[in-house]
Amino acid sequence: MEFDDKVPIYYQIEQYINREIIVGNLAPGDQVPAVRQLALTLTVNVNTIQRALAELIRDGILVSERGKGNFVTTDTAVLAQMKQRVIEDELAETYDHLAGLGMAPAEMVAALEGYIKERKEGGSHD
Amino acid sequence: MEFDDKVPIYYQIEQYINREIIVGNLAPGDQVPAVRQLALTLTVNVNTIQRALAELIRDGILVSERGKGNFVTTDTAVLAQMKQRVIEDELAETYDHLAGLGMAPAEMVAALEGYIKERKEGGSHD
DNA sequence: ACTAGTGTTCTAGTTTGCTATTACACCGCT
DNA sequence: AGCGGTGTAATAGCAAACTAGAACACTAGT
Repeated sequence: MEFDDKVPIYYQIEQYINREIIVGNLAPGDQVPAVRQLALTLTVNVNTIQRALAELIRDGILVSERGKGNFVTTDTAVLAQMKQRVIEDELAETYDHLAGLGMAPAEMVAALEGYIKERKEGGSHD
Repeated sequence: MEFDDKVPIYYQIEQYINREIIVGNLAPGDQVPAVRQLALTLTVNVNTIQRALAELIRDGILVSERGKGNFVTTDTAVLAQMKQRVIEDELAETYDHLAGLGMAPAEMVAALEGYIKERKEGGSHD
């Protein structure tokens, strides 16, 4: 996995797990890959995995069972809330950044539409 | 100024200066506040300011004149390019994050519109 | 010359994120 | 009891980001 070296890896892993849950690659009750396995596939240290999971466990997204593994909570309310929070945070960040650039809300939407269009046509985006 | 402790301060200052230029608070040829002054107003060390400015100077956004100050370049082409890059980077980041959440382009636009609407009505957003 | 304002550089020290490695604790199966 | 899977914890070491503080270099005005 590729990491942005401007933000802590443990934080990016948190978001990664959240995404896997939201997209459905990890369903409620599913076991998360073992910490040592995650460390291998993400090519980071076990401690870093642990740190990321610790936050998710604290938030109730994951449930840890010693000797067995880490599992996605079956509390769908918590998961739904997480999903909403993740999306809203993303939109809020975009909004704030663009507003900081002096853009009006309508312009933001137009800019995003334009970007999507460009991206479809040009295709020359990384 | 408030900083996100998840990303390096010097990087956030870079973006801050870029924003000041884009919005027009800093016009081409304008002198940027003195490094010691910036350090005070942003409550950060001079070295950190220096590091942020160094990158902007390297990119040609700012021009440094020893003994006089740092100035916004008068090369409007460079500034225009910077503005475009900043905006595009922002949109690209949003796009990638939302795509990673399984969202289709049309949904992204809808989500942003929805967020803006919520924000206008509710008003209870930090 | 002096002074005040500016950018520049350097050293030392702290904190944080990450790695490597080891050890420990628990579960389930045989 | 033993073994192999799992999570958990602790130590030590490294590098990056930031701070504090001092010193240096240049410019402009007196």
